[in-house]
Amino acid sequence: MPKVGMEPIRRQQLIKATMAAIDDVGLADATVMRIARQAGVSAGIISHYFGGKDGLMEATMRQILNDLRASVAARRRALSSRAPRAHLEAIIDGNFDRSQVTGPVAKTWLAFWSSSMHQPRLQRLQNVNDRRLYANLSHQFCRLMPREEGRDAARALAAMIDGLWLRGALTQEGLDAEQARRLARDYLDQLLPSTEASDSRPCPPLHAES
Amino acid sequence: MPKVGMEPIRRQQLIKATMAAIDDVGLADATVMRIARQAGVSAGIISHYFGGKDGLMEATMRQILNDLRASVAARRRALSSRAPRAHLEAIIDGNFDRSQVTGPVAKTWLAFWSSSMHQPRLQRLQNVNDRRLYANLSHQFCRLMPREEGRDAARALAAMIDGLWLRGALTQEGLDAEQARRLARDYLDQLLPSTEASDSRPCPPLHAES
DNA sequence: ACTTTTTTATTGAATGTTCAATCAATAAAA
DNA sequence: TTTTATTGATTGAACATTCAATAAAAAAGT
Repeated sequence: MPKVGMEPIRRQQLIKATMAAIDDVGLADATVMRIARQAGVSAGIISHYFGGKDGLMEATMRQILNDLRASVAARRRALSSRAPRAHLEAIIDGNFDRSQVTGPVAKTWLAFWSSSMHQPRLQRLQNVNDRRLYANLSHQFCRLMPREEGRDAARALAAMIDGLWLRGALTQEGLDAEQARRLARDYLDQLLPSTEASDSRPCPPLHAES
Repeated sequence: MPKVGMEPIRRQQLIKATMAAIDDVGLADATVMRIARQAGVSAGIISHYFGGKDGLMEATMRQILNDLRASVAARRRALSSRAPRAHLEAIIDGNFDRSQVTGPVAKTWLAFWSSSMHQPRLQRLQNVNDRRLYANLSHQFCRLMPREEGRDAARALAAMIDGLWLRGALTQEGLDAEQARRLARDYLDQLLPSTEASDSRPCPPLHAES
């Protein structure tokens, strides 16, 4: 079977199989043999392409976080408005994007969050992602309110987004993306001064940077 | 050394040691030998008192959830007001109680949350706790607003509380309980109709049950 | 008061299992 | 014929659990 150029195909297969295995039996029981069987290949291939189990886990987490980042970035790029509210809504929607919310991804995300507390390489990835979410939110909020108030708003909205993920990952039915998005948007409505229009028409840019 | 009545003492020692071990090296590397060494006893004693590692893990999770429940219940019992806002504040404060927020407890809580997705006995404990938090919040909110609105408020506040825990568990410095409580209370202020006094003086009982 | 017996608590080496990683062998494609 | 891709049996380490042995304390007997 060996054709040339299998590496990217196998890597993708194995990353996907890793998420499926973690979704099925949890990180603790996601052995290399189970992952390999899920992907339809032999166990040895994992060390060949990822240098070992750790490498595969890191690659899997990296993919989830990259997908999340891309999902948010795409929605922000598509905005016709520079209004802070529009950006904040794009960040919320990106975080509850379809591709991010399927059962396997949500459970894998939580499993990695938990184990990143004691694995330096995973912790680094997690921190980069956390700080980006907070920084993005904080920057937009601070355009609309005093700095300290904006930071608190960012902390609170970040907590709510992660909390909705967390609670969604626990339920068997998986996260209700529609409901989560609605709850986060309602919260945003409460946070923002009501002086701004909330529909989707392009708004004139604001420059209220404190 | 053997005196009579060691069982409750050893059980407590081992549960505490389990949290310390999970705090140190994570659930995956919290072996029975490490936990036993941390507690200053031998490995065999764990099977003797808990029937095995699983039994110890379940007992540890049960203790964390019981402490949390007791912390909320105590604050609600101490209330002189029957006002929904007072109860909601008590629930928030109880969730960010000192005893719940120390590093070992927060990390252990998250580790169990993650592994409860695939261990039926832990999942049961988790569900009981989740439903209680939601039911308590929902009941109080529904006294102040229409039913569907109250349920959404409960879902959102529950997500924020868990999200603040989640983010607090990740940081090395541990959860900033003061800040978390403040953010959750600010959110509560935004959710509640401003017709009600927000200070701590006893308020006349409300009967706005929808 | 003092010995003996019974009960309770604890140890730690031995056991068997599970797992990740390795690598020589194999086979398809180039 | 050489290169690239893959296999799967083997190896060694780590682990939870077990259990016979030990020892302190308590109880019973003298």
